Amino acid sequence: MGAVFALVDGNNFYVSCERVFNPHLEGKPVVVLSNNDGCIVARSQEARALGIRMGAPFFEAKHFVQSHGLIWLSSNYTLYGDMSARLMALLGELSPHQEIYSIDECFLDLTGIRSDLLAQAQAMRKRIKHYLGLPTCIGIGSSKTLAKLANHIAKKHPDYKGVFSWQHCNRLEEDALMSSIEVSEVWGVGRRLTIKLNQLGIYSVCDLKYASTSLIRKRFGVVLERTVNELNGVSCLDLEETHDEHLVRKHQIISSKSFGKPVHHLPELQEAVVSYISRAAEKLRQQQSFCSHLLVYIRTNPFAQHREQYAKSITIPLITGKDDKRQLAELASQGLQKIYCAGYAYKKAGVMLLGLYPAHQAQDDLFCTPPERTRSHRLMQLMDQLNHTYGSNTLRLAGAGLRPRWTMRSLQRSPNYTTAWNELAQAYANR
DNA sequence: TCTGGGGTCCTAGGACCC
DNA sequence: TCTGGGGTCCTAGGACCC
Repeated sequence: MGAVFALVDGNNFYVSCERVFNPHLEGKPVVVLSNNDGCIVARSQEARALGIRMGAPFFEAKHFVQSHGLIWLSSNYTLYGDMSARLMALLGELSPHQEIYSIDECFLDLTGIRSDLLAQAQAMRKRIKHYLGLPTCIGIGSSKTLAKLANHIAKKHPDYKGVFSWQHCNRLEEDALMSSIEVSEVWGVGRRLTIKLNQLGIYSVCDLKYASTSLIRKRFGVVLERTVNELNGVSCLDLEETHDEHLVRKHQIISSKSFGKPVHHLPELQEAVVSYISRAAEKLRQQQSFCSHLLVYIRTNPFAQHREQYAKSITIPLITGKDDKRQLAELASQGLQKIYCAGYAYKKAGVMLLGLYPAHQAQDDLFCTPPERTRSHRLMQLMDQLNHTYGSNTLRLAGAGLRPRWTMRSLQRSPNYTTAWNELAQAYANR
């Protein structure tokens, strides 16, 4: 018996999370914005119907607030993250093998489950709606790529009531359905590949499914070749299981943000970089890693084409791996001084921690005495603990600034209904 | 006025090794 | 005239994902 995968995801996830605690948002056009209230990152069905594009800058859609009662919200990742954890815990009950693919999506390995999968999937959707108030869709297929595509079909065609499985199609039905879907909908086929595939006469999912694998490999490499195989039901991508969130080690950690207002001077940029590196170092310790390289970058606003642009980055190798935010902040600050150029209006800065490896494999500096290391470790642990208990930034590096004016805009953020007792009551006020 | 943040994988090419 | 074969590691850049 071949493999069976399911892909489950939340419909308009961010908007749905907001609606759970604020029923007034139901039935209305709602969008959730990215950091700085810049771009549209989630749209309700009603907002889509207005023709609002995913990823579009908000100012392009702002007129709908007046004309169509469009409601906009700043993103509240604390809320979405917590709702996501609850969603994933429920879904984990469907199968012991689960890959959490993004904040609102997971793959499940259903291989070998004998009972009626469609019925089980429907029951799970109801359970999630009942327990969490979140609408979901489920796609089932014999490869991850097919499960993804099935999910897309479940979303587009209400007749399927939120669940679609390729297992209930014969080959003719399958091909007919695939012919009706554009190749760009396939997982792993983005904008550039779509253009190149179209030039070869490949327009629909079905065209890609029957394309020659050797040609695809020669022209596009092994990644797309795998996709073609997966469309043919040959599973090439395994589940990447994620039992314990803390054991999933990232290969790089990024912390970057656009500024609410342009920043001109070095001291302010330094505050930003120190605060970003602090955040990155926290993530680094959370996954019990050290980093061997550190990258700092700054840039002006690329959309302000009429102004002269400047963007520069610097990579700093660390002689010994580090996870102490004081040392990292010092190095990042020095790096920043090297790339800073006066006279520009900076819009964004960021740091990346690279060359990550498990902390227990760290090598000591010949000149660093063990007590120093222990002290550093204990201090960092204490800071992390305090910030966890009393809220992030309770104890922070002075270099991050006391009252920075560059912080991002977030004018319409909803309360943290599920993670802060003092904000919970607002859910009742909304009723 | 106003355009996000955080990741992954693969490939090509250069430096270096025996 | 004419200069091997096989390998590793690292980095930059490009493509994709949500």
